[in-house]
Amino acid sequence: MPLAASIAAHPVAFPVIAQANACKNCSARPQGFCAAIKAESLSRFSLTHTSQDIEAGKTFLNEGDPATHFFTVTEGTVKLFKLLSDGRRAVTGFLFPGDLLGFSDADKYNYSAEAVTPVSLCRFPRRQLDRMYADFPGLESQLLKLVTRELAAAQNQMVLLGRKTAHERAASLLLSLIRRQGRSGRNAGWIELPMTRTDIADYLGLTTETVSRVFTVLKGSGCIALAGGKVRVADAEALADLADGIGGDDE
Amino acid sequence: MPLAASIAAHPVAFPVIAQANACKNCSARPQGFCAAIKAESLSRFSLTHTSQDIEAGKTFLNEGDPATHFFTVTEGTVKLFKLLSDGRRAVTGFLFPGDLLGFSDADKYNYSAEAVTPVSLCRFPRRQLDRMYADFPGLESQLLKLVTRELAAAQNQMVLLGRKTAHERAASLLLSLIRRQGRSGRNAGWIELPMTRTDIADYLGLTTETVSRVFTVLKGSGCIALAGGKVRVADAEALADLADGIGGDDE
DNA sequence: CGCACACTTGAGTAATGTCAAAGAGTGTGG
DNA sequence: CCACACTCTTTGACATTACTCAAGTGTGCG
Repeated sequence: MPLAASIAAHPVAFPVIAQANACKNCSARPQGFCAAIKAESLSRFSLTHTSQDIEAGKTFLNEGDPATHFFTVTEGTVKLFKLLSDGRRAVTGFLFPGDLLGFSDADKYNYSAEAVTPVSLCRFPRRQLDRMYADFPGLESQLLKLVTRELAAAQNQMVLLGRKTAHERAASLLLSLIRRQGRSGRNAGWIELPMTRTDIADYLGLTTETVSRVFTVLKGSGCIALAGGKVRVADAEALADLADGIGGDDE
Repeated sequence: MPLAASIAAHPVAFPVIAQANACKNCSARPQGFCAAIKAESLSRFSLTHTSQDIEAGKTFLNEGDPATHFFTVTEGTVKLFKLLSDGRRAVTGFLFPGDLLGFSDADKYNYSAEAVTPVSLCRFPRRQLDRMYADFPGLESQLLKLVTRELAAAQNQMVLLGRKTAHERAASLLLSLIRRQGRSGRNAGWIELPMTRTDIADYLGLTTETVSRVFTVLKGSGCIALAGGKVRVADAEALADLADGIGGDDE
């Protein structure tokens, strides 16, 4: 349960205090860049940001807009995307709790971001970044680590998009989702697949029809099972063989 | 002229002094992460690394090897690539003087690197990184900036690979090369194209044949001229229209 | 209950890949 | 200096993967 959401739902007399407890109980903290913050600094750190809830389907960050803030995801799934002028879309990543978002070198955002599910975010003003580095030792290093890791993931995705077949792409995505949701420890085998076929297609450089057909084949060969918004990977071995070098993940 | 090369060619009595001057005269310094080093710290900074010359065609860094060092390119062109188990190759980037190379979050390199032309590098031991952060303020920030910029470039490349046509991909690459070599101020209009069609194909997610055909078309329509290892962009306007949202560059 | 919307499935097409061969550029040794 | 060998590039003919267009089938929500 996102603490941020409960705060938003129950305004309190002393919001600063409420915020001061927010980080301490945040389930996403161990993953993200907040992991760099020592326990005794947590309440102080809580004051550096505000939390924010986004409803599913809402685009809350637009490519090209001034990059005034950056975010961490504390709850839900986010997709990042870029558009070509004729409307073609590329999804550059799916984000889950703990992931960083909107951190840019330039003064504009490099991508747009949309909530796939209801999402909770922590929102940091970029202007305070230098001060945060000074106030919280290890924060800049953690940021560097996360961005470097993201870059490595992006390079894996380039291999996927440039050289893998449709089947390999799908297998890679599924394995990547397992690995990432697995570390958050969900119920056995079944993992969430909150994004639409269109989102997946835009992420894998395919069409929805092709994604659907590939999933049907994987289902038929017993590699995976699909039900509702979930997938179960029945034969991870076979899937890994298909994916070659494991998934094009992000983060 | 790479100073590193001249040092290698002329061993001196006091190599430390020779190194101490190396950075001061380095033409790549303004671009790369060495740009963070103040003039008065330069000779001290020179001692943190060694220089190294690589002959064309040599793979000097292998994906999966222990990431003991990282590098900056001071002269020449490098390609980064990743392989699938059956030999399919994806080139994830071309590097030029000033670019960073081999910086990894994990303890292994994320890609292989090969010298496209004769290359000169500066080689930094990764173990000293924390000490370097302490000794040279601003270095970590510069690193973060560069990696963030690379990530943005990687995301552009994902759009290219996932959603652009062969013609658009080629146009994007050419524009990106212009922009990057332009800032180094070469002779008017003509830019170096040191990589082979195969390298380009592996970078654009195409085959050599397709790259060749696309170049022929672009030549025929008057957009570009090809001669020897060089290209001249005659109609940057038309090329930019084709590329949509400008190039899938790195860095 | 019925309208959206997402997903699946089918039939035909198009962009790009594959296979093959010829042309162009470059370096080597006679 | 030329002939040969090698690699890179271009071009052609054909094959194939994935896309496009088009129904049709769920599935959730008002």
